[in-house]
Amino acid sequence: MSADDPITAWLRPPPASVGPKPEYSRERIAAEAIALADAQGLDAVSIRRVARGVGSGPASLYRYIGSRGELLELMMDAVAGEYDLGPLGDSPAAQLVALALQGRSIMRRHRWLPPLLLTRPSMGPNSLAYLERALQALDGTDMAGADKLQTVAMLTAITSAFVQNETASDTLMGQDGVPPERVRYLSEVMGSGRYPFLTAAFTAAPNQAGPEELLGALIRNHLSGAGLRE
Amino acid sequence: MSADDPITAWLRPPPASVGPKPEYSRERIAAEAIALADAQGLDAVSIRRVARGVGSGPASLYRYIGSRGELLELMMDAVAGEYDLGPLGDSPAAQLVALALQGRSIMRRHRWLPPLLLTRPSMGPNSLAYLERALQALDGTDMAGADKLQTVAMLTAITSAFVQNETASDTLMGQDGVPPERVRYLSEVMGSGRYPFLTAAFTAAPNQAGPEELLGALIRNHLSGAGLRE
DNA sequence: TGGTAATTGCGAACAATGTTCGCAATGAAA
DNA sequence: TTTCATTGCGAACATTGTTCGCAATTACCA
Repeated sequence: MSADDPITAWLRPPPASVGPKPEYSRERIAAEAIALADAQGLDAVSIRRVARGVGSGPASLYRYIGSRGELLELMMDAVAGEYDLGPLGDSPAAQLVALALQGRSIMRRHRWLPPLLLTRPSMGPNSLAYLERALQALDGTDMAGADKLQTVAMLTAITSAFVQNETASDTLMGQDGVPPERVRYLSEVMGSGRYPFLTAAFTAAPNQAGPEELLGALIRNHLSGAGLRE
Repeated sequence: MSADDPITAWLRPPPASVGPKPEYSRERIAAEAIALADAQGLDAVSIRRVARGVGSGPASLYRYIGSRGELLELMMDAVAGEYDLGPLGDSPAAQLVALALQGRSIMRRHRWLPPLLLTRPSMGPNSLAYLERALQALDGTDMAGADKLQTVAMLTAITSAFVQNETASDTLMGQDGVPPERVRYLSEVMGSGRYPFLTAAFTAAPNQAGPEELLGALIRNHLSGAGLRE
């Protein structure tokens, strides 16, 4: 019953044959929600605002979705369709790295995506296609089935967390030159002398490598530990 | 200004010297919020319910916290205090694995924690102590400062994601014997024949190793890729 | 052709949320 | 004793997700 469970969005009955033709569509609604989230963040995705965007009344949306959570599922799956799942490279590791890099740019296009991916499963058709493709990359390796699933899950988790850190430090310094309270707090913490290792780590030279190389190295590290090299 | 930013909770002015003595405390409020979340999930942590729990009016809480987001920060930092940061082992890797295993049991005690950790930074005193301890474990290695931070961040991200998967599959089959819609959907997907690799991975024998061994292996994998062995 | 029944769009309403405002009561400092 | 920052909080506001009931629509069937 609980309509906020993941998955319920993909179990809707086939389009009815009697009654008035639907004026809107799940695709249209999801697109509007995505546009809203891209521009103003996830919190801007309220039923009423989405409805205004598609030109309907708020209650009408519930003919297409069962709950707000279901709408978020639709959004996730829609952007999962932005993957290019064609040939990706030779070794399994190279293929998975390529997928992760694609994931990074999708997540940077849609900054609301990492928190969602880290928080709820995505099981729509596009997400399943991505998952299938990633598992295909692991075909032929001697990894056990359960480990493959684990590995792919960690792949997206690592990528999401990485992008989240990345965009967080992009925003660390406010867009105006004024340092926000976060910076004030951090320097107070580091000045206290109570956290020498933290202070040292923060004071050290920032990483030279670009973000793509960094993420690639992270993924390769993870995979090499699991027995995969390129 | 935005009072929902992380960190603002730790920049409050020192206790005033004039005026009536506070009847409540941030600790008391956080404890009540944690009890609520442990019992009924994060959504149960509403200002009004917490206030009822501590025996105050809803508006009174705003003398202690700036926003609901700040309350969540207090909760996160309070449970970060459950770490035992004493001697943990010899090699850096062994120490970090020990920390991750502690993290796992904390997260299992507080199922609302992983989504929060994956979503917002935690920078209170207890969280900083944990971070400092993890960085200390990496002292002496030839890892660059920025990489150390990255590594520790990934450590908690991996642990959180792992626990989230773990408790999700615990709950996969509903507590009653009736398979929920999720299961129906999954078998429909696998029966469709459109996802052979996915089906194979799911059909394969589940992992033999216990969750602690599994998480330990994940962490060791990650670290060994970064140049650390035990 | 006319009627039946399912389905759509949606105005109105409900319960719950986070948060702000203003005021009476408190109590340390002057 | 006066001052005044600070506390607790009732009341209110805006906004949220969601449900209900009804009129309009349209395919199917007698």
